[in-house]
Amino acid sequence: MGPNMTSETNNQTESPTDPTQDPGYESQLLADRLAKLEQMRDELGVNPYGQRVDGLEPIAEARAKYVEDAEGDDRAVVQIAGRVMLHRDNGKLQWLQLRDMTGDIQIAASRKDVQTDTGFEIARLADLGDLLVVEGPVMKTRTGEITVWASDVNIACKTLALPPEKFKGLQDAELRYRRRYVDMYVNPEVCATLAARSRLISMMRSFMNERGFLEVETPILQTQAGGAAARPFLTHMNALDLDLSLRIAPELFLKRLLVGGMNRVYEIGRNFRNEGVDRSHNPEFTAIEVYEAFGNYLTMLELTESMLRHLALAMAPDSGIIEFDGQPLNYAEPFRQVTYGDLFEEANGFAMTDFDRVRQRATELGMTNAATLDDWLLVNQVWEATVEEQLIQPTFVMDYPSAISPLTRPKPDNPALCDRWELMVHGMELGTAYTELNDPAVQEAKFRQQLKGADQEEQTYRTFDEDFLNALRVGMPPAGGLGLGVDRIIMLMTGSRTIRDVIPFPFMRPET
RNA sequence: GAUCGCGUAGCUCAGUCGGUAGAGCAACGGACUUUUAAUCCGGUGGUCCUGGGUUCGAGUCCCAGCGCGAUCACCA
Repeated sequence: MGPNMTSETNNQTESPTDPTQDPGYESQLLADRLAKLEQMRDELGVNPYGQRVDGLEPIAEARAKYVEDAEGDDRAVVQIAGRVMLHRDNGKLQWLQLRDMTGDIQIAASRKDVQTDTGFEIARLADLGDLLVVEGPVMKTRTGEITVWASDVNIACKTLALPPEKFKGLQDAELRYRRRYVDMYVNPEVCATLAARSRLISMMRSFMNERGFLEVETPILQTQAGGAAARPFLTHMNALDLDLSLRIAPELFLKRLLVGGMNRVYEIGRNFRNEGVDRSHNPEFTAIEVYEAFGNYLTMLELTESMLRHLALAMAPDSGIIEFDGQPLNYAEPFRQVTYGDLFEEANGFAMTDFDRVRQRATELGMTNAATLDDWLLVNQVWEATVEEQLIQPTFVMDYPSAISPLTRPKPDNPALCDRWELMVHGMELGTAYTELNDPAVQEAKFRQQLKGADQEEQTYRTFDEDFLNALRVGMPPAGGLGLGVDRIIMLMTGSRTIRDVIPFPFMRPET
């Protein structure tokens, strides 16, 4: 096609990316593709945006249908659809490589062997990134490549975009996350990870359901966001002229369900926290919270360990060992259980209750608030600096200090500690579980204490949930409660080093 | 929010001491019926992130801003 045709095509186009509005190079490339699209319509009478196709099979299954040494009618005939990854125009013989989510396969379209009038021409005009439907027998070329020798080729959708570099693909991290739909087909491991996420979450649901837990959904729009210490996102309801928050945790509603008599509940859903973004934090993240009446933090421990082992054995059936960042993590062996205090002493050489030495150690570690901070908060700061990143294999850190666990029941024999654990894997906090507080008087005192300690800014998002206290006065059974970061579990199970890789559309600043 | 690094063609990347903007792939025209990142021939393609400054001259040096990444902080 010559320049005349190109300009004609331009004049017919009224899309927002109309090349006539911007005669740059990029729109020239777009114009070339639009011209090809019109050529399909005008010269071949083919709709470049396709139609319904029945009887398609995944490319991986089509490959599996290859029969060694089969000739002629003995060859399996398949019908597949996929995106064009490579195109080698050899004149009267067109070589294409098609990809779908299950894999790649080579296509050969020979002018002599394609049975339809338009099939060969469609193959000849194919651009990288087009979606094609191909039918034909599965055979092997003389170099041993499994190939569909096309009897028919149809266009399912013409691409107007320029595909990334065909060998190195899409590398730029920003572009990969902003144009995830390109990243997904160019880098097959992206789809594989997201598919694994889907399967893993499905397994978590089955696991919980089989244990007799009911899946529930509680409000995301809340008049006050409670259940965790975090800043919420604020929004507004016009109809009622009401300021609302997006939930930071479902905890207080799930406990209300315990009060009402649903003794085993869980929720898998999104929480929203108005905080920073890094490789293990997205502002909206998926968590699973579980409440079990007449359980405690130890029943939650057993449940958590069993569930993670179940998931790991699904990913690595032989060993239950999954590598993360170069280190094999073993989920098959019983997880280590060690107290918070023992870990502190192990790392620092003295007891965490020796507050003078804690303060001294904090100063050595260069903590600028070492002189003024509350004793237990300082203990926790030193703990996080000296212990946390050493916990590589799955480890339950038991018996947290009560002072840093505001919603937890203190241990009867040692009120400074409480029935709470945190699960650490590869230095990452995977979640926490409590023996839940069900004494309304103690809960009320803890709410007040939290408000008292909060500064001006924190005051605006710390909650005093009167209705929740009413619920506790009605009476909540003793219970174990659990919260786990689902995205982080998926990271560990799929070996993804950043949370963004396990979220289909991770948060990005808007493009300027 | 803080510090450091990065930002060059659609994509992947070079660009020396401050002296005319480069390659590969893609895209475009042509040849080819067993190719494997096909090959061969021909001709294209740039807001060097944005805005200032220094200079005879800035992709390059300086300042500010934007975006991304890493580390830290907050948090899970």
